[in-house]
Amino acid sequence: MNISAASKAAGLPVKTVRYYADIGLVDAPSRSDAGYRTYDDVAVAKLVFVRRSRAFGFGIEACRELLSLYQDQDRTSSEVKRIASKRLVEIEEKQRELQSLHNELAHLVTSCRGDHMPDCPILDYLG
Amino acid sequence: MNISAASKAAGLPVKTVRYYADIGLVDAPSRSDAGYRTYDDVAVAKLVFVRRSRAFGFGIEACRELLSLYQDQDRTSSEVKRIASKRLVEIEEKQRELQSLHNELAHLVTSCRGDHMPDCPILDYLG
DNA sequence: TTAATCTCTCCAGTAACTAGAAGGTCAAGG
DNA sequence: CCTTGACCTTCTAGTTACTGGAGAGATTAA
Repeated sequence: MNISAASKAAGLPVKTVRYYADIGLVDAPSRSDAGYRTYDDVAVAKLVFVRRSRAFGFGIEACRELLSLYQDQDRTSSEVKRIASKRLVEIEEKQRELQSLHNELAHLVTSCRGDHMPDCPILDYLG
Repeated sequence: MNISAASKAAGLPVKTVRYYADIGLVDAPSRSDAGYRTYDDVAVAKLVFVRRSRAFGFGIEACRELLSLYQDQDRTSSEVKRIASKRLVEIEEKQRELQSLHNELAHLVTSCRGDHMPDCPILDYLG
């Protein structure tokens, strides 16, 4: 499999596939005589794993740990759970933050008449 | 006022105050004989305006527009409301995204026993 | 053969700062 | 007067996770 086939199979852009190997998140692929990267199903599976992890918002370093645990027969599920719980807390933190922003901004937007006059509670609040 | 006094008054790091002038978000401050930046209350008020706008998650370009409207006597509140509504939609989009992530991840975390065994539904899901 | 499509590497840019280095300035204390 | 420490300056580079593009080589189909 060349890189474009692997990228389609993994659901990631070609550039991203190269990038993940550049930073050592996944193994550097073997090369053809011409220097083309070649991928097998195992390599693609790891890329998919990373894509799904990233979709949960895990950072690259967390993906590195997760991928490492994934391939480690001697792992414990508590290690995985710790990483995932950490991410869950981050998500909850972000949710609270957004909720508070939403409340305030929605209130301001509602109270702004949005007409041709310059008076605006949004600007009043910011200034 | 030198930059550190202005930064305290505005509630922004010194580096950020310099940065905002560098990118032209706020006016370049006047300079003392020694080349020190000097700020007055008007300049600080604009910095505060930007800080509050940024706290709502408005990007630098949106802050630029808002600040410009703030200083424009001939503005209409509809212009302001349009920008704020756009941000509100972004926030709501992000909220939905986080909610969906949270649902999925919370479910996985709950179903993971988190013990010394390698079996883990989180890794099963990612792989 | 030729044109289209891959692929390669390397450099630069994104958002919004932040850190740090090297060096000039200012105010207070001795 | 001198020094010390806090402050200020500019400049470069790093952060996160990619993304875009240039220039050049490889492969494939017609």
